[in-house]
Amino acid sequence: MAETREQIIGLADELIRERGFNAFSYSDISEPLGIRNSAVHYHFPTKADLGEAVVDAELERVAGFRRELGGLPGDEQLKQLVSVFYKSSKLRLICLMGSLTPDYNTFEEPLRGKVGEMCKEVLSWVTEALGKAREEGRLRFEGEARDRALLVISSLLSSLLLSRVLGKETFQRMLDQVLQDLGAAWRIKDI
Amino acid sequence: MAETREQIIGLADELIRERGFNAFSYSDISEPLGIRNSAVHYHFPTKADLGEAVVDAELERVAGFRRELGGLPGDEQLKQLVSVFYKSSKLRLICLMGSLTPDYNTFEEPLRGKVGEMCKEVLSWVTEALGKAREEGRLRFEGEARDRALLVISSLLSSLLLSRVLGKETFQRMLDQVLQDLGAAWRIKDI
DNA sequence: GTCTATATTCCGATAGAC
DNA sequence: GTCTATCGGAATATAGAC
Repeated sequence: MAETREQIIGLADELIRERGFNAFSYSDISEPLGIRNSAVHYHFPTKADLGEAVVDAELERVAGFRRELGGLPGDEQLKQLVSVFYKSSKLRLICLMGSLTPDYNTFEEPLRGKVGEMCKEVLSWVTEALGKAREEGRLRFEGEARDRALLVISSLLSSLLLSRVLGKETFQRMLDQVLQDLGAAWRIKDI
Repeated sequence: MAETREQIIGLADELIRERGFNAFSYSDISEPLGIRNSAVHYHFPTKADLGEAVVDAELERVAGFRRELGGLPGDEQLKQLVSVFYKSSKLRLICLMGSLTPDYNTFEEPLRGKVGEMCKEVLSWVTEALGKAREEGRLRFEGEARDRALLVISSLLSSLLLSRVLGKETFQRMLDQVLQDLGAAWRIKDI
């Protein structure tokens, strides 16, 4: 099936976010899908190839969000992004940035470059959304939009990591504080 | 040597923060130290035992900081903590929280518990320092000190992760913004 | 595209001598 | 405490049949 390829990518994405890139194996992919090790290698000759495909899929998702949501007020765009992370927190999955950047030094090109692209693309989106929201008077913050975006992304990324250890409620406590600081009109409960 | 044990712990700490717990091997430890695989196993029968020892050492370092710095103003305690992270950023090493929480699901007890202790201990310290600093009128922020501490830790942790991908200067940009938000009297350049 | 079968390498871990 | 030697297993990856 051509669909097998997509199933592999989806499962790899989940495994990376549950246990980390270096902690899952080809059998973690093949067994649940009822196929063999070698069938996975047919689609993705090396593990790095599979990693690249997972990151590419994320890049496409982000591009899709920007296309779909670009017309919304900046804080509404942020709301959608926070919503994605909120769902992850409930599943106890971390995000690809939080999973792949710690392992960055174990990767080679071109996977490293792909991880960099992904982070820059998310940063670009959040920077744009925050800048727009401030212009619209819907959010308020000091400093450059890019620096604020780094801190917002930081909170989203870390809240998933810390929620694992400190408890699920950590996500809401952290994000509600961020939203209060930004003067947002909504909170996690409104998502 | 009784010193060998400490050298192993120190090297393991560095490897965990450079490449991640699941990406280093016993030979990464034994070769640089000029000993054999089995000598490492003598000191730490399993890899999880070694992980626990690394986290225990970190717990002692944090306890030491709290003992030594407890009398200082809250923002001065924060300055010392930020200084530790600043040095890591220059070495392109992440922190143990940023390295071990993504791998948390691959650990078993008692390593999981140790990682939890470590995060809670850091959180307790930062909460105390921020609360004290606000009472002293040396920092200002909204909300509970614990929630603010979560965001400060988040910024420190994430800045090391993102610096790898976006460049070393990311640390300074993020932390200076955090310090401005807190109304701190100092910046990264003052460290 | 998926299979069987296997090559290769590496890893964590242990036994027993010194 | 460290060594030599080795075990058992798992991991990534490939060759060739179907």
